[in-house]
Order: sequence, then structure tokens, then C-alpha cells
Amino acid sequence: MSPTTDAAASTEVEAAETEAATKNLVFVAAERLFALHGFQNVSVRDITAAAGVNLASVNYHFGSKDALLFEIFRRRTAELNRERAKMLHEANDRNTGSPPVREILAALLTPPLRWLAPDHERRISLQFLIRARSEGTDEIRNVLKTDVSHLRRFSDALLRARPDLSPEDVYWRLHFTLGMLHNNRFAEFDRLNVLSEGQTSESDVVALLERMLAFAEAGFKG
Amino acid sequence: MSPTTDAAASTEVEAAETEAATKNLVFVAAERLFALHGFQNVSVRDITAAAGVNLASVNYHFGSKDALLFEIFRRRTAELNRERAKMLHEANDRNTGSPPVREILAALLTPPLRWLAPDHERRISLQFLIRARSEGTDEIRNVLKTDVSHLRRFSDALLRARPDLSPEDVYWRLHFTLGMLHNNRFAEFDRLNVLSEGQTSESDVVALLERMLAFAEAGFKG
DNA sequence: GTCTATATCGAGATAGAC
DNA sequence: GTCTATCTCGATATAGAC
Repeated sequence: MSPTTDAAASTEVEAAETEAATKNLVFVAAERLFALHGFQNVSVRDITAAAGVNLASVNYHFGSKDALLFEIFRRRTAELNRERAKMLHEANDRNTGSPPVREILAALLTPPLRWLAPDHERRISLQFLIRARSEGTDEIRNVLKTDVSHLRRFSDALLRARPDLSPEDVYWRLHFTLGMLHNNRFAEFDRLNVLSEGQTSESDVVALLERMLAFAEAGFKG
Repeated sequence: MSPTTDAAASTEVEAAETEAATKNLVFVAAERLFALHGFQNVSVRDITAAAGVNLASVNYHFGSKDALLFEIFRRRTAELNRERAKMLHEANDRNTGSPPVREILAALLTPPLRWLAPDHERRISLQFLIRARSEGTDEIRNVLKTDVSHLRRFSDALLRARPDLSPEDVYWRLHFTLGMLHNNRFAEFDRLNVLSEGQTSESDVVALLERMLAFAEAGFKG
């Protein structure tokens, strides 16, 4: 947009912008298609067609289809976990380093629930992450299995908040809470809507977060 | 084994037994491989090789790879839901048709948790069903979404047990409980084991069931 | 019913022109 | 950096001999 007197620099900038734009188009289209239809059901051709770019773009910019998936996974996971860590940090500040269970769970659940809002720009990213967890490549599953450093911040906080519980109890309850969270896929919402004959709606994410927090917090009682 | 004087009949019986045996070998091998590696990562060649039968067996006995997956899904789902329905029926009998929340949840969770036991012959079937739920074919997902008649028995029982709650509350809490259940995959157990540094073990399914019931029942309080 | 050989297809990846 | 054309592979499904 800003004019420049140097034609060569202008060309370079435009090329860089085009490159970034193409790469980003692929990234966004792939994320969306993977989230909606699953990794294995989406071909590189589907992605490049949806993005309006050339078939070879995926391999040029990302190396392979697997690497593309992994890069989306990495970026979105980092983004989500940053929001969670920030909330946990704030909860620590408010509570002299030892927040109650509810605030810890809120730090864990609020960011993904925010992303779930119908008009949120990361709505599709959250569905992607949920799918990647069970349908991803071996590399992704391996990261999920071995890289628990992020999750450990939360289990440590919970252990501090409930020193009366055995660590085993705390870990299992965290596992159950994560199960509640990971079940929030479009398909499961659809099923629930059919079962309840339209009496449930996932579009009010504030209410859903409140429901989840209440359920999980109650599970941590006793 | 039992001798017969009729050679022709004997041959027929043997053929029928062979056919049933081959079909069953394919069924069992496919269920195991799908459960361990996912539907898309297992080829018809993998299945027939593991079963020790001919490559063409899958198509001859089941029609297609998709149809094989669907038949496994159908049979195991029916089997599991029969056990659940029986337990719910017994709970009704014990409580003059209106069992408390805990007994309803126990009828829903106990059969799958039993299957999860390390030495249970349906251990792998449960992992298959959990995977099929998220990685299955369109046909399976469609059945899951639209056929809620089995689940409705449980939501109806819960609505009767908690007439003080809004139906919306009941449906959501059932959804959360199912999320806890569906998170019981091998990969998630592995992750939990890493996080807890070996302090959690899913092999004691009686203890796990008790933990899940306590957590879910607490979530239904209030 | 079973098996081998093969038809057919769609996928990811890439060479090489521009 | 981008694009077209193509390579190569692995998959399911099936025809036809036995």
C-alpha cells in the first residue's frame, strides 16, 4: 500500500507478500478442510483448489502434506496454550501463587471455549485441534504423548490446590475434565441436538463454559 | 470332530465351518488392527495377512472394506448396548421404575469399563468403538448422529431421576459424562501415565469405574 | 469357496519450463 | 516462486482359473 521510490525493493516486498499470502491461503484452507472432513479425507488437491493456488504449493511451502498438518497443529497448539498459561498466571497472581480448583480449571477451559464461539475466528482451529488429537499423524500423537510440559503446569497447580487428595486422584480427575473438553466436536453437538430435540445449543459458549466448570468443579469436590 | 456316515453332509459341514472360520478370522483381525492403528492406516492386505487368509476374502465375505468396518461396528455396538440396557432394566426393577442417578450412570458406564479390563476379551472391541466414533466412515457417523434411541433410554431415566433440573441441564451433563467415557483410549492413557510419571494405572478398571462414577455423579449434584 | 493375477484408480511428490 | 505435466506408489476391487 505505501508507495516506495525504489522499484527493486517494491518488487521484493510484493514477492514476499505474495509468498506469505500464498502460504497463508494454503494454511487456512487446509486447517478448515481438515477440521471439517478429517485429515485422511482431504487431499492436497482439495486444499489447493479451495485455496485457489497451484497444486505444487503445498510441497513447495511446507514440504509435504504431513508437514503441513504438523505446522498447523504446532501453531494453533502454541497459540491456545499461550492463552491458557496467561490465564493461569493471572490466577496465580490473584491468589498468591495458589489458586483454587475452579480458577485453575477456568484457565484450562476458557480459552478453548472462547474459540468455540460461532463468530470467533479460531472456531475452526479448535475443531482442527480436537480432530488432530485422535486422527493426526504419528508425529502429532508422539508430541501429544511425550510433551506434557504444558499440562504439568495445570496438574501441579491442582496438586497444590488439593494437597488432601492423592496425586492419583488429581491426575484422573484432570483426565476426566479433558475428556469433557475433547468431546466438544461438531458431530457430538449434532448428536446431542438430535437427542435433546433441539433443547441444547452450543452457540452460547458462555453458558456452556459455566456448565462445564460447574460439572468439573463438582467432580473435584470430596 | 463328530464322525458322520454321510460323506456329502460331512463335506458340507466342513465347508460351512471353514467359511464361518475364515469370515471370523477376518472379522477379528480387522477389529484388532483398526482399534490399534486406525481405519485409514490399515489396508485390506494388512488384515488378510494378519488373519492368514486370502486377500480376496474381505470382498468375498463382506463386500468391501467399508462394509467390513460397518459390520464390526454394528455387532459390537449392539453387544455393548445390550449389556447396558440389561443393567438399566435391572436398575429399574430394583427401584420401581425410577432409579437414582448413580445407578443410571452405572448402567451406562459399567459395561464399557468392564470391556476395558486387560484380560477382557472385548478390550480391543472397546478401543475399536471409540475410534470408530471419530474416525469411522460417513455411514457410521450418520448412524451415531441419527440413531439416538439407545441413548434416549438413559436420558429419559435421568430426566425422571432429576425432575428438578431443566432438561437442558440433564442433556448437557450426559454429554459431559460421555466425553469422560470416550476419552478412554490407549493414547490418552499413555499421555496420562507420562504426566503422572507412572502414578496412574488404567488396568484396575474397578477402581477406574468407581472414580468415573464418583466424578460424574458429583457433576449431577446441585 | 479360495486363490492368483490384474484392472483401475487416486493419492502425494517432483522435474523442469517459465 | 509458480505452474504444468508426469512419475510412482499403494490402495481397493474383481475376473477368472482351480
